[in-house]
Order: sequence, then C-alpha cells, then structure tokens
Amino acid sequence: MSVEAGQRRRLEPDARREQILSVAVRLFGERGYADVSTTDVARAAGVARGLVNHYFGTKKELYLEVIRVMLTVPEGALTELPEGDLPARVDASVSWFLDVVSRHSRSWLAAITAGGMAGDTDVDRVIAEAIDRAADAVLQAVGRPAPGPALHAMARSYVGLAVSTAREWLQRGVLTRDQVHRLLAATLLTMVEQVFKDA
Amino acid sequence: MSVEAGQRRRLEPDARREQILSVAVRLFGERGYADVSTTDVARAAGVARGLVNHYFGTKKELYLEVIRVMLTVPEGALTELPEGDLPARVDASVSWFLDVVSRHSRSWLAAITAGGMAGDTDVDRVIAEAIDRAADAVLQAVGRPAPGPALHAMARSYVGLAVSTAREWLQRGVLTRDQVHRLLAATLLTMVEQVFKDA
DNA sequence: GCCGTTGTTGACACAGCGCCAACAACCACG
DNA sequence: CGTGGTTGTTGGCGCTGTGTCAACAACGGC
Repeated sequence: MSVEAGQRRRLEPDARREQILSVAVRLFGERGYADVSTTDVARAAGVARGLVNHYFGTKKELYLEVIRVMLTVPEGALTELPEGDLPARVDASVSWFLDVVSRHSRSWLAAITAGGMAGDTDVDRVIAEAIDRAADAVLQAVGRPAPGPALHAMARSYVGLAVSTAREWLQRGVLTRDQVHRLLAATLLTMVEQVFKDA
Repeated sequence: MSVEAGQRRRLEPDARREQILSVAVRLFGERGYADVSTTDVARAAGVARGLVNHYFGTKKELYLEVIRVMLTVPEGALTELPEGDLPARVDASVSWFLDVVSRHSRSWLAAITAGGMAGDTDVDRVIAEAIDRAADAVLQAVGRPAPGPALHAMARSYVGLAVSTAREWLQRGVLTRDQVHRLLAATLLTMVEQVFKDA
C-alpha cells in the first residue's frame, strides 16, 4: 500500500482534488454522511484536514461532488436505442437498467437513496437531476422523446418503482433478477399503454 | 402566543415529554435533521436544553421518536376491507392511500423520504417498518393475507412507486390526483394479475 | 544557487452535543 | 401553616467536529 506516511508531496491541484474526491467516494460509499468526518477523509488521503476544506470548501459541498460521481452512469450505453415493437424495447430497457444498477450497485443505490442526508435542498436537487436523467432514458426507450411535464412526472414515478424494486433485489436479496425484470417490464408496459395517454 | 418566558413550571414527566416531542415533530417537519439543533427544540419548548437529553437521551433517539409519530397513520381506516371484484378493491385501496397521504402529506412524505438522514441503521429500520405496514395493507386489500417473502418484497416495491408518485402530486404539483389514481390503480392491477404469480 | 509562486500545514475560534451536580417547585406530613 | 423530602429542571463543563487563516515549505524559473 502507498499509505507510507512519507514526506509531504506537492501535487497538481487537479490531481490532489481528484485523489481526495476518490477517497471521499469510497468512505461515503461504505459509511453514512454523519459517520464520516472530514478528518477521516483527510487521514485516509494522507493529507491535512484543512486541505479538504481548501479544495471543496464545505463538507456538504464535498458530499455533493461525491454523490454526483456516484450517480454518474456510463452514458455510452444509454445511446443504444433498441429496435423492435414496444414489448421488445421495454424488455431491453429494463435489462439495460438492471445491468447498470447491478454493476455499481452499492454506490448508485446508496446515493440514490440519499445515502446520508435527504431533506437538504442541494442534495435533493442533485438526486432529482439523476432521477430526471433516468426518466429521460425511460421515455426515450419507449419512444416518447419529447414528453410534457405530466408524462415526465410519470416517468420519474416509474424510476421510483425501479429503485425500490432494485433495492429488494440487491440490498435485501429477497427477489431474484428475473422477478425484478418481469415486475418492471410488466408495469412499464401497462404504464405506456394505459396511463401515459392521460398526460 | 403562549411563549411567555414565565416562571419555571413543573410538569408531569409524560406531559413534558409529550410537549417536547410535539415541538420536535413540528420543527423536524419543516426543517431537516441537521438544520434543527437540540437548542432550537429546547428554546421552542421553553425549556433548558439539558431537559431534552434527559427525556430522550440523544438527538438521534429524539428524531427516531419523531419519525415514529410522523409515520403513525390512523389505523382505524385500515380495517375497512372493501368488497367486490379485484378492480373495485384496487380502486378503493388506492383512494384510501391517497386520502391518508394527502391528509398529513407534509409530515408523512417528509418522514418516508428519510426526512433528514438516511443511511443510518436505526432510522432506516423505522422507515422500513412503516413501508412494511403499508405493504401489508396493500396485500390485504387485494386479498393476499399471508404472502411469502417474495410477494411481500413486491408489495414493498409497489409502495415505493406509490410514494414517488404521490410526491409528484403533493410536492411537485405536476400530477393531478386523478392521474395519480389511474397510474397507481393500473399498475397495481397489473402486478396482482401478472407478476404476483412469480412469487 | 537563490527566489517567487503556491500547494500544504497546524492552530485558533466557534457551534453543537452529552453529561452531571446543584437548584427549586411541588407534595406529603406533622 | 412551616418543614423536609422527592424529583422535575437548570446551567455549565468537556468533548468532538467544522471552517478559517496566517505561516511554512516544496517545486520551478532565473
């Protein structure tokens, strides 16, 4: 390990910032917001505590960066627009979602569940943006590229279902991936065919 | 107002505890966990801060009591088991749920969204229990009184959908009650008829 | 080699929490 | 009506964690 309490080293601002951020992502990923002190982050990064504040200002601002990283999903895969009829597209979308979530399950689920503090305005905004992106992906996958506000809201609701269902699978381990898949596919199909026309 | 900084009064332990708790419920309901200090609670209750610790031990323990209160729903209405075919029962259940949520929308939604701190073990447990009760109500309403673990998990997932959809209605105001009702009714019907058999 | 730039440190001040001994309001009892 | 005991209540102490800032030192240019 490179934890060697060696001499003080001087790094480029971007590099140091990146290093501290990655350490913070790891710590906040395994423990909650209140259980991780800026001293913990500093020590784990082999750095003085004041430096954390120098780069990120406030603990909350650091945390905002952390959940932004956690909620950032490999966007490349999102561009794969499946062809075929509606059930086929729904099926492909659900598979894609489950792949993404299971890949970095711990960090993504932890962050999307507000991983430490909800009720805070800024944190809620970052999470809401991530849900918006997921909702956009859903709407695009089922062929509603330019939805109205109501339709978008319904898509966000569906994302809420997807999150809570994924949690039963990945965190509680009481549902299998197949069960989750069928649940999400069936409900999405119903929503598209029966509910979206209300918007 | 009765904020009169009068002489120190001596109250029965239960009464004092109840008074502090109600003040705490109000404060935590309008602001987040970190934004409310025990000093705020004490001052709003016209009491020394030490007394808060005396009755509730820890700020977190106080907060646990608060969200327990917030998540406690008038249980009487839950016993009304609607008769009729499945679509009718589903419809009645959704109406009941929307009534309950809209009645004390702010506190209930605030609490169920982890209203201040998630990731904490104890808080999560209390919220999980509330979701379990809601899931039980759903299963009972659709005529599955004694479900297995998987079925219960699916019901919890549906509660997640109900919560996120209610939030689009009550907090964001972008969906109407009718739209929410149709969305929740249609998806619940699909889940019961097509998905629950997998469990 | 020296010097300026600037990444980095350590300490100071302050807020919030848990704890506890002293205080005083209230209730028996004489 | 006094008086003493019970116990609800207070104020302050120590601790932890955070934000800020002046001083320090590593690195690159001259």
